[in-house]
Amino acid sequence: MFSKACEYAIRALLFVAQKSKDGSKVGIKEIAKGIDSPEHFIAKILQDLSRKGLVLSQKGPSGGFYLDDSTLNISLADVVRTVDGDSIFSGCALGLKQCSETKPCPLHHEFKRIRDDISEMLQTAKLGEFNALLEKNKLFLKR
Amino acid sequence: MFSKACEYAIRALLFVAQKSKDGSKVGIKEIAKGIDSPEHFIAKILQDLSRKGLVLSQKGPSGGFYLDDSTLNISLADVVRTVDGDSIFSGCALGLKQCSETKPCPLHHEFKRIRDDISEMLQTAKLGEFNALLEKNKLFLKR
DNA sequence: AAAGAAAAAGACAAAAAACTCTTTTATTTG
DNA sequence: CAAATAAAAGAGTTTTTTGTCTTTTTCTTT
Ligand code: FES
Ligand code: FES
Repeated sequence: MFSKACEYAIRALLFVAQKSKDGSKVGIKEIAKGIDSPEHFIAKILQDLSRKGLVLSQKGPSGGFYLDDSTLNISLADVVRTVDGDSIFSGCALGLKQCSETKPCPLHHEFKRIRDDISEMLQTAKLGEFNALLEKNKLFLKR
Repeated sequence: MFSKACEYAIRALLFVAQKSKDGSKVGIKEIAKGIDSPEHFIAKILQDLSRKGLVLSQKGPSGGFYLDDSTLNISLADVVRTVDGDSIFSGCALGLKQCSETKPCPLHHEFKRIRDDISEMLQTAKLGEFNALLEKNKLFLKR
């Protein structure tokens, strides 16, 4: 469904979101532990997301990654699009070069609905909205 | 969503299904052209599917791949499971080692519905059921 | 200003996926 | 039987994805 990089990205940002609640910043090592991902790999991914403005960062002592009110409102759809491109939002289920109504693949009509459901799920979900449930251990980012 | 191998597999089997309607067999080259896929790659994939009984084959002149009444009734779910395993049917959207109700990831509750929709779509779709629409050019397997 | 901390950058390495090429084996047909 | 045909098998290659390691830059704190 998503690439590994994208899965890590989402989990990392949700982790950062949670920790950012009280304005504090999180280091790479803590993030990697918190979401059970390879440290250097998630570092790369976050560098990318940082360059593209989906997460904020600060170097030096007491630095780290964090989100502000604006970035806490970013949708998972934005994250997915940034990391994986928009194939999941508009690509053909059977790999035709381009999904189209006029030359549909055998799964097109059924798949369209599913794809739209995925889009809506991702568009609706915002980085900041899971903090409470994560805090209460009703939701998990690893294992 | 699916691996390239799996996309090709589905398209190839639907192509073979269509051509098998009147009991004839299709060679690899015709299949590759018919679904616009790398010839040797789809050959490998079909060898696999053949070994596992999802498609029938015959060597020698006038040989090729074909489906009989029994295999025409195989579901796309079977094909996907054979090629890609069952991660799409039961895996976690965010890559947790195991999707579970008791330790759900943030997307779990929404994603479960989507995953089930996908399962149903694939379980319902049988290899033989698209022949008529493919014949009439209402459905396509390439471009 | 100096030291230390932490992200950024860059260069590799390993593994998996996608794709290619060659040889072998089985089957049909003349 | 001989020749031709077509899948099966096996052994690569290339590309992409995933993951690691080292160095550099920037910032904070003392
Ligand atoms: S053409 Fe395949 S999903 Fe639309
Ligand atoms: S735990 Fe992630 S989808 Fe079920």
